[in-house]
Amino acid sequence: MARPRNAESDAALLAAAAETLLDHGYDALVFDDLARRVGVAKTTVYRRWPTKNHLVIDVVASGQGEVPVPDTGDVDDDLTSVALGMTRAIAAVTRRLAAELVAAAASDPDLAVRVAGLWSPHRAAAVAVVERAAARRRPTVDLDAELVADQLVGAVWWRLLVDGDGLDEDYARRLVRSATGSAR
Amino acid sequence: MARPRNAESDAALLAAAAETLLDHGYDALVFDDLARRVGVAKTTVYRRWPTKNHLVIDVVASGQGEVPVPDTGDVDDDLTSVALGMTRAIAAVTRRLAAELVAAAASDPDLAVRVAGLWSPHRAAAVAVVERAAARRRPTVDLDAELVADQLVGAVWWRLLVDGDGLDEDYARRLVRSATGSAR
Amino acid sequence: MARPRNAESDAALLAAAAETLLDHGYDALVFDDLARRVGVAKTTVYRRWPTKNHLVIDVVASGQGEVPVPDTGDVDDDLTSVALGMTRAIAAVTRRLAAELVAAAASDPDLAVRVAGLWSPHRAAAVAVVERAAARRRPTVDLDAELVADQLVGAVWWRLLVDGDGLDEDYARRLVRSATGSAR
Amino acid sequence: MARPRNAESDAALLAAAAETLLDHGYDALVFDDLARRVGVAKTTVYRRWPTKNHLVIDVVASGQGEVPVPDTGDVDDDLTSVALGMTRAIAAVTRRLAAELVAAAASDPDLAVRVAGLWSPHRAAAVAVVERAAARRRPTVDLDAELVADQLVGAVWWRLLVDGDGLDEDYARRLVRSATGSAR
DNA sequence: CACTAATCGAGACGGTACGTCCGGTCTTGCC
DNA sequence: GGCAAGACCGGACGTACCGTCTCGATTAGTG
Repeated sequence: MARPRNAESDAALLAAAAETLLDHGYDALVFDDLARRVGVAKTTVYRRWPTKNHLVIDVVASGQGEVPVPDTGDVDDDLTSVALGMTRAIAAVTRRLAAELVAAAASDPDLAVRVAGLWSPHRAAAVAVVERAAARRRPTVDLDAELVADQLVGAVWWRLLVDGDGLDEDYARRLVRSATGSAR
Repeated sequence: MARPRNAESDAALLAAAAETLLDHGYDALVFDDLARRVGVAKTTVYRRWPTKNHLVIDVVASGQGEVPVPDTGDVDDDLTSVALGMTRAIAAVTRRLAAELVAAAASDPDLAVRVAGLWSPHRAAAVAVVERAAARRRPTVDLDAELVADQLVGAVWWRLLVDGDGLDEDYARRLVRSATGSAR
Repeated sequence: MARPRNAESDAALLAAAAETLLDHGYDALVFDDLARRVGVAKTTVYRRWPTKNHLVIDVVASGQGEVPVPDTGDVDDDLTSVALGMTRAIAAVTRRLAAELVAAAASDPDLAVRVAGLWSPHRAAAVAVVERAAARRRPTVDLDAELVADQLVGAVWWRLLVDGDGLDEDYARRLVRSATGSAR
Repeated sequence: MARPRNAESDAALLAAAAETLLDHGYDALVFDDLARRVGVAKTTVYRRWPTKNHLVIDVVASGQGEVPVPDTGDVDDDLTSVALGMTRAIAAVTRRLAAELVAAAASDPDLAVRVAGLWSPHRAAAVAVVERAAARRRPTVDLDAELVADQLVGAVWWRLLVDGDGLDEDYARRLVRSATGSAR
């Protein structure tokens, strides 16, 4: 009955927003500029995303693929994969942006849910890996999957965002060995 | 040789900023208001802190005490203390503010240093605890202190800021046990 | 096609500006106050007049009526009218403001045009009076209208703004007699 | 008894102020910059000139020589000299600055006196020329010196500052002839 | 030779206007 | 109803100037 929204605008806006966001950060994304650059009215943007944060989330989410649950048969290898996957995911989004999202989430419950949905899959993958291992080997390995997952993703997050130290494959592997107790 | 800055203004501004910041959050802190409330010219505020973030950091830093390195003789107890201490430190500053600081740090190297100085002491305490234990018991426990510390503070940070789940004493204890391998 | 500017705001702003300007002078006209008084956002004011001077010019121009070309049949009487009319026009705008406009014009060609348009009509009236007289009486009076006009308006301007001495009807009359040579 | 002021500072400040003033105008003259450029404390400047306007006046005055009263024996020639001298005096100071001074004078009586002292000598010279002529030729020429002077300097001022048209020797001569009635 | 009083450099300070920037809402007229 | 265009509100931001002030360090001349 009514005129449908222009789907091309959606795509173009997302693309343009992504570019600005990743290259120049949260503050550099300005609805007014965005609209002008895409050749669209500001109202058209606001009709789709009621708030800057909503747009940002969409951008970020659309850039994140599924988080796979690796299964090589070796728990340590799988967890290392998860850690490195998360590292890549953050890198894809920029250290700055990842932090900005968490900050924004802290004052907007609506956003919090969506931001959590962005990073929790990585933790979920870690949990899945550990639980699957536990399920396979009858003799329980006695690892609390939730705790191990927290330690893993927490350490990754910390090094990337709080400390600022990087995180390479070697560190990831050692981290996993320490967390699972394989080292002992 | 020149007229010295008014130290009272420093204190009054910091105090007023702290109050606003913790009670009403980052956005509520407005230089203009702050100056008026303290009875000082806006320029006087800008002379001390070129940016809101600089002021916020100062406020936060001045509100953080030393991070103690507990020593009960029991590594797990000590690490649990560290975790809970960090939790309190973040709470004292507000979840939102802690996240905002990390975000701001991501785009300002100058700030990054100061923000790191805010949280790294907790990690350092964890490292110290583990290393001390290793030094005492000759039969090496074979724990990589750095890794354990990362897992610990990382998990705390994650639960408080990324996940948004809380963190109580019970969780902290279980986390430590998992990280040090005491569970096994 | 887009939302039109609110014409009422234009009028209200001009009126309020005029009041402030004439009662309290150039410096007292502050965009922020003006906006607040009219109940309009500051941006709305800046959208209309990019600069204080632009606004002032508009105010002044809107307060200046047509400059009539008097025609009593007597050249001296007519010129005296022109001189007194100009005096009133300056008084209506304040000595200070008139001078400030000329000063501002000296560094902004855009403004210069508009300021010139404010005062030149008086000179034009003088020119018209003299030329009309010349056209009527065949026996040429041999007065250069342009020169006479310059002398007239120049003298008026000088006494009002540079010297600061006033200018009454008697002086105006004597001035005209001297300029037209009626005295001789 | 007390330490005397440094005379070199006076000179250096005046020179530097003059340069800025003539090249970039009234607003470009900033005490803070001036002091830094000359290598002097701001207080040193304020000790000499309590206000920006006071300094400006000094600069302008120091750049103006005596206004001579020409005496070639021919009134018209002499008056033309006066007009051209005034033109040069204004040019030496910049059209903008001359206007700005008059504007500033309009809101500061103290300044008004000094600004008047800047330009009135030209008018005085014109008066002197005419009166001297009247005194010489017994058969009174019947010119009101004051009026003639007003017409002359007024016209010059008008063309230079209000109209913006220039003023060359030819115009000056014609102006004088018209004002003295020599044309008739 | 000490004392006194003004000068000087440096820069903090109060006060205030400026013009800009953004987020988000609203209005108008066309499709 | 979607859309382009852009006006509008509200409010923070950081900068700029003016003129005053407070330090501590120099200078003269005076007693």
